[in-house]
Amino acid sequence: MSDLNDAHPIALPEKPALEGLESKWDSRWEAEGTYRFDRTRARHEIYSIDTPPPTVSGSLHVGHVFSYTHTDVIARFQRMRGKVVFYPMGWDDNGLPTERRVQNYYGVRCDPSLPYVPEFAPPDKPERPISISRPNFIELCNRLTVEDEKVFEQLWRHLGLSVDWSMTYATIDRGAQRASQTAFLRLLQRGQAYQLEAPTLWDVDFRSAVAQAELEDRDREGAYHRLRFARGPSSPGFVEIETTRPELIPACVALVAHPDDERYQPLFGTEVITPLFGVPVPVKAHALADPEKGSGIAMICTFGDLTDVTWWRELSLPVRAVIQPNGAFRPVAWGDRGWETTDAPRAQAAYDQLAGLSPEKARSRIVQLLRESGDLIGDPRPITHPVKFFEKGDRPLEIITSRQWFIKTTEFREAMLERGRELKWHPDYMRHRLENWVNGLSGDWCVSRQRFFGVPFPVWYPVGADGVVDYSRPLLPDEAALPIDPSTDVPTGYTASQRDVPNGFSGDPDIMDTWATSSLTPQITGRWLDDPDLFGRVFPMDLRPQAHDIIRTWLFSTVLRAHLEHDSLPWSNAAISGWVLDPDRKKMSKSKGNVVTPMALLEKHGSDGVRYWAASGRPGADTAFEENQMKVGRRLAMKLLNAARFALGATEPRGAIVEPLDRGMLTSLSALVEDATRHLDAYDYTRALEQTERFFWSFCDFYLELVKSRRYGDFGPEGAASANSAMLVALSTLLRLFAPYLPFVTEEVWSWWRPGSVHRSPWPVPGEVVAAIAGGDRQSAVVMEHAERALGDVRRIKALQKKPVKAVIARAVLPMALQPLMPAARDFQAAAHIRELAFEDIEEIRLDFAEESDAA
RNA sequence: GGGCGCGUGGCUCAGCGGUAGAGCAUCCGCUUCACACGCGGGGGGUCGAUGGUUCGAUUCCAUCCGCGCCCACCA
Repeated sequence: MSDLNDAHPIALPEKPALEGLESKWDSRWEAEGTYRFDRTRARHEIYSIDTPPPTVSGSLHVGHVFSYTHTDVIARFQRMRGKVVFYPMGWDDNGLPTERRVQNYYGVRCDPSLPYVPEFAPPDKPERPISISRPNFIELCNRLTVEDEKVFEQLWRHLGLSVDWSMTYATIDRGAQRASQTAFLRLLQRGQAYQLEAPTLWDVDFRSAVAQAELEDRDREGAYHRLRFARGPSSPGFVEIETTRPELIPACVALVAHPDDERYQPLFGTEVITPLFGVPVPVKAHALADPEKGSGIAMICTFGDLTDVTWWRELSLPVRAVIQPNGAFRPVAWGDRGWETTDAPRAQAAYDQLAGLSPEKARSRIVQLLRESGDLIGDPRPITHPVKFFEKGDRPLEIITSRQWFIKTTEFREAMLERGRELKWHPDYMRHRLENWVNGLSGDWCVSRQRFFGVPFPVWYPVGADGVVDYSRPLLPDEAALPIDPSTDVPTGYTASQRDVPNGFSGDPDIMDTWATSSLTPQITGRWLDDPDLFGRVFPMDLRPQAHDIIRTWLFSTVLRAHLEHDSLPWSNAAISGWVLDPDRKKMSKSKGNVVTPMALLEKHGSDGVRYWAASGRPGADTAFEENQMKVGRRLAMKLLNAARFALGATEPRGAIVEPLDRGMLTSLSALVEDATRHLDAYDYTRALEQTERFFWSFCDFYLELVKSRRYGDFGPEGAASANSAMLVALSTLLRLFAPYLPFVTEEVWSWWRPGSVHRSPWPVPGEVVAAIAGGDRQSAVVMEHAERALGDVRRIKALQKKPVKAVIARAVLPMALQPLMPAARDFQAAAHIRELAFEDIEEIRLDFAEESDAA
């Protein structure tokens, strides 16, 4: 491997320092192409990484630095093991956050119905937002994100990510759009994507459908309202139900109770009358109704929650929708030409007070009406209950019937579970998150969004002579034409003038869910369609690094897409990183105002120091933000500089490694190499670092101190030669073991005496470390162990007696148990400043101090 | 309600069947020829609780308590 007997010039700095190493080495690495990917290599020589693209419209925070460092450690390790590492960087600029930022920054709004304007330039300061076409809007998004991406790249470089910066991608770029649209068309051809008009979870502020994966529950104040429904004419009296959403009474289509509930069995098959609106609705039986909840009988509305949707579907009930896409109650006409009721004027009068209101306002209004009519029994009972929200939204989700695109998921449940078992998880227990999610899937994946900045669906529809759009016969482009934007491009056989007119065509107005694109990152980075040769060399990839909170979204959807498109896993390993927790054990996030600027941290502690802290967070473990750990990392880096300066201060003479301490040190170093390699292979970078670090400190505190005197030539040239030769092997090995964690300081030291980059040198193997001592020397390892223990004992006694470290001991008597150190007695006596050494059958060490302290 | 993870010295964390470890903090000492961005040393814990298995448990099993996260059809 590295031949340390080469004559090489050694250039030691007078006073080594960490300052400035980041920019020095970043530019050197860039100039020398240190991390350049070599695409001529075969698949088995390549280690490919499906890098998560950070959202560029936000800012990088400590959590990014943390998890990206983990990936970089793995990447550097694999590179040194001889793999060509495919390590691109992506930017997630697709989606809502960018859309909002561009709207504010340029003062524009997107209107997909407008035609593209070439050479469009946004006005300097528009008085009001101007409307522009979707392609123009996307151009502006691209323009702005380019600026954001520069800032990101600068930070990543400063942190020392060994990314090949000639390979970057963006989730809205042409390649991403082409991959997304092509994959979508193929899903469609295979019958794995479909379009459906159905009740869908809907955010009333974004005015878009959202997917199950984007939901979160939030606890909200609410109240149970006990209401009475009049029984039909045949059996006078009332039925009482409880609801948290009384405003949906006009949307009520039935009552439901459990089939075994004897209280309500007599009512099944009969009709009751809704309060205020006088609508006769049937009483139904369904097993989902819980006799324990409320009064045991519930009202079914279209639609108050997902259970309503189930009941509505399974009981074949009609639709009475009252909430519009913007969340307001829509106008409804009761009576002869409108909705069914027994009392049209009364129903209309009641409803008129709700029309146009938000659900929240409608609720308080209807409670008043119910009180007045006497249909509210008692006072509402306040409760706190979980309510579904879009994770980025501010108001509770509604369920709106609309036409949406879906990708089939539920019929692949078993396949997904099997893929989850096939995937190697780090840590393994994260697999449960995926299983949990897959088992809880309640419907197919809704992938269409009624937004603008995203990948459009590559679909048009014919418009009939009557002007009605025929969704059942979509017009599809050729794959070769992709990507297209149906809001400006024209389907084959039509002209632009036929857009949205009878006998013409109409473009699908929607864009894809951001995860519908992100789920193809392996295909996008591997240039699936544009460069099949490259794709074959990197896919399926080796590693997906990501955080645990997006297992249900990013990880799940990527596995699904690869399964459907390639019948394989997208990667063989998933390394799940935890979060960075602030001192209050909460996730660090911008909204909590506790985020520290990453660049400031890197400058304060040095990138190596910060990386050291990051690497102390085990895979999957949430980790405390600890500046102390960064200081420790920085200290370690300093120690490396100084230890190296010592080792390289005098490298001659050199020769056979014959001294027991030198042989013992190398023997345990080779064991360390074996352990560290095993742990890194298993993605346990933390343990590998811990062990390397422990060895290194002991190496400095004991080994270097013990051999110092001999190394300076006090016992002749052979002894010095043995020490020098051993130290060079140790330094070379330790630098390489630390290189994935502390890329800057290790490269700096490497440059003092070795050619090339430490990051391109081969990872050490146990055999090379002990090559010069015939494969290891256990006996000498025992000698070293006893010498270290004895030196520790002497130090303790000196410290307790408050003697200087250099205090000379005229005679030392050691317990017989330490006698195995004898082969290294010379080194030991020199390090401990002992003139005469003896062993007796005693428990405690005995020291007779000499008068002078500097006679050594 | 289900699942997962975690509870070890003041703090951050290792250990995981054989009478407790590290770093930081704290205290004491040292201008030692690689390093004062340093070196050496001391003190400090009945390993969340209770049972069980075992010759022996912080380590295995069960139950419970606390913290966190994920998931759930939440009228």
